[in-house]
Amino acid sequence: MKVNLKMLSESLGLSQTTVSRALNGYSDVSEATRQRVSEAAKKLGYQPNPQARQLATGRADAIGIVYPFGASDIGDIRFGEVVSGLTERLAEHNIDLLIHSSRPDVELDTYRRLIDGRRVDALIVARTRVDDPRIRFLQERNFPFVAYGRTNSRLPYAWFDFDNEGGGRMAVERLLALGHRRIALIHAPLELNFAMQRHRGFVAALRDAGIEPDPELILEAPLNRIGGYEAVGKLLAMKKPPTALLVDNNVAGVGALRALGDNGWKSGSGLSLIVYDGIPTEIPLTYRVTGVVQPTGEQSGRTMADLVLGVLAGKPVADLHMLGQPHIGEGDTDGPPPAAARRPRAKAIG
Amino acid sequence: MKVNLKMLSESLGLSQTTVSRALNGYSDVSEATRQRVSEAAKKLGYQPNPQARQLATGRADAIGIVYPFGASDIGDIRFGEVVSGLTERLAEHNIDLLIHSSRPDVELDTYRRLIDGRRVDALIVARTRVDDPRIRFLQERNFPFVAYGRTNSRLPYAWFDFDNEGGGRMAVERLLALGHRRIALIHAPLELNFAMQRHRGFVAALRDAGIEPDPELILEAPLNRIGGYEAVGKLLAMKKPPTALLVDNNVAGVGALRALGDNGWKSGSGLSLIVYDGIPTEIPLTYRVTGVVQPTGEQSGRTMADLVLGVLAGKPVADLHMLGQPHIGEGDTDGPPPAAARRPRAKAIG
DNA sequence: ATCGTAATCCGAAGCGCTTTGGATGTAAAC
DNA sequence: GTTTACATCCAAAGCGCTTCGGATTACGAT
Repeated sequence: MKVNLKMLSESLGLSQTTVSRALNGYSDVSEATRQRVSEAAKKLGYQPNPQARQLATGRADAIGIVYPFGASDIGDIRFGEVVSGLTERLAEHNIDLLIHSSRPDVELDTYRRLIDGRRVDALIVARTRVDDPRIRFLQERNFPFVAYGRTNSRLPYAWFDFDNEGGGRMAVERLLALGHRRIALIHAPLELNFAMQRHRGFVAALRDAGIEPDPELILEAPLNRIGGYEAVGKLLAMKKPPTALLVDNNVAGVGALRALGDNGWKSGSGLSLIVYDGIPTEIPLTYRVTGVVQPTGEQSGRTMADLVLGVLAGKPVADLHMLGQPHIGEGDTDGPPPAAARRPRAKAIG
Repeated sequence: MKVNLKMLSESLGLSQTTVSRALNGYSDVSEATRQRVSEAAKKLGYQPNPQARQLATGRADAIGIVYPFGASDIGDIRFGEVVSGLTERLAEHNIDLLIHSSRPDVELDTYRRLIDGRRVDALIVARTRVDDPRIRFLQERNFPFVAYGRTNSRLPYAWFDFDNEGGGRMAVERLLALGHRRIALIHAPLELNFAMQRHRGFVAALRDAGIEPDPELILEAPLNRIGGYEAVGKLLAMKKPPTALLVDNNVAGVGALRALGDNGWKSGSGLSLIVYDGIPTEIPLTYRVTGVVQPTGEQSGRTMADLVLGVLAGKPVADLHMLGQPHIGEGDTDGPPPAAARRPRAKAIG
């Protein structure tokens, strides 16, 4: 038989009010009583009924995340990790994580249902776009949220993002230092937040080095393997192909790798390759792909949880920002351009 | 201003009772009234307060899934897909999905909290083990759940699983048909449900063909890349190595692939390789690995949702079983043994 | 007319918690 | 001795919904 507040308070000879306040740490209950109460609660195995509490307080003690439906590209590998980090931190505050998935065309309906249905106290917006209707929607409704990735909104909001521009720069600077001058970029559609930023970093780094980016070497490719595969085909077919290539995401990166392989490319020779986000270490290659790597999903999840808690605590969203710093993940696929001396590279294991 | 039942009913000149019953499809309200009510509800944007409803009904309208904390192996790739399928189907029934992650050592505490806290109506137990304390725990408490993978429990319970034994057989039978006789198996620890079953299928298929399995060719390897890598090392070091190899999971499979590569192995020559679950197509190889493939995560998710709904509807759990059938995913890494004629194979693209 | 039945509708009592607005007692302050 | 100020505690009113147990009406059956 489930024990409730009433039973607990009767067994103690106290009022529900006092027991409730004792359990919730109010100051108008004596230390002695508090002790008695919490001992009795533990002994009887009292667990407050969350629905009742939520009804009374108006909170949901849950936050939601709507995940793009059927997104099955490689980015999802991180999803489980992010969820781990999120729930771990949120659980400490007794907050649940509700997951919904939704096809993009009914996404806003899903948001509406969650908000109007008061099922969650806040939302996490994943996979933001440069101009994101979800952000606008939530801002209009004045509903608390944290964006996983920035957008072009000028209104303040809480976000977690990676320094994509810095990452783009970083990759280019490394290639420049190796002696490359003809560096190509394969990027996802620029309406995607990360693609835009990485593109910006790429261009800026070149300009800073006094090199005007060659439009021919900057190719947009759909965010899938085929995209990367075909873009590499175009690059290799050029009269004067690039000596280095940055692919701005690992989905297209995988396709790019395959295209390179099909064209007899070997790691450490010819074209240098850097793939943003790297190719997951789970992938079996006898070499490692040089990449721009970011904090793990779990770290990101925990950070996002902190941001959400901040939003719920009513902190000004303009202050709730977090920027993850990427760094270069050493690999075997970059080196000096073919003309220059070839730097010997060890074969990777594991 | 949020509109509630009271406001809605007053605006209609009806009682809350009637409005509530109209909205919930009871038969003791006339069709005409039902119409009026639902129109008014839509017009006023009425959304029932889930917490209040849950308090009144005693349901939580949510099911939970506890995910092993920090599990970052390749199996997670499917996690997002399963969640997609689950939430899609559950949303049709207005049921939320709560996700928690938990370290294995406090796993049962997490379960306890979810159950005692009445936060969920049912649970999904992921990654079952052959002897799974979570299953026992839930059975003792008589709490509704669906297991994702069978265990050795003799009490009835609802489960979703793949025909791992059949899959194991399938792989072996294919290799036998190609002419192999010395077939090796690298398997995960047998306390894991799937490993046990696949192992059983492997052995059975050999015996059915009149071949007594050679214990030397059956290696247990930890469920990680290193495990696969090292196991292959052992096999190749044998005086008389096998001509074919089945790896029972793609995590070790990835390590195995790398070990083979490091030893100068090429797809389509020498040792034949089949990896259970296949190597994800995202992985960039210029060949495809032959695999035993299973239904997608989304399909699995939807199926599990149906099982959960069945459990919640009170159907006898002994009838709530679903067995997903695997099949061979054609690839380039298997062929006749070296002694026999080598079958030519096309190079894979994309 | 009276009764039985079916079709509709509703009052009121919860569900288990939080919180407002005191009540009570006690000790320090005047 | 009377105030004042705390420190503790509590009764009761919700929070917004569901549902039990009738009430009411209409109508063909008796």
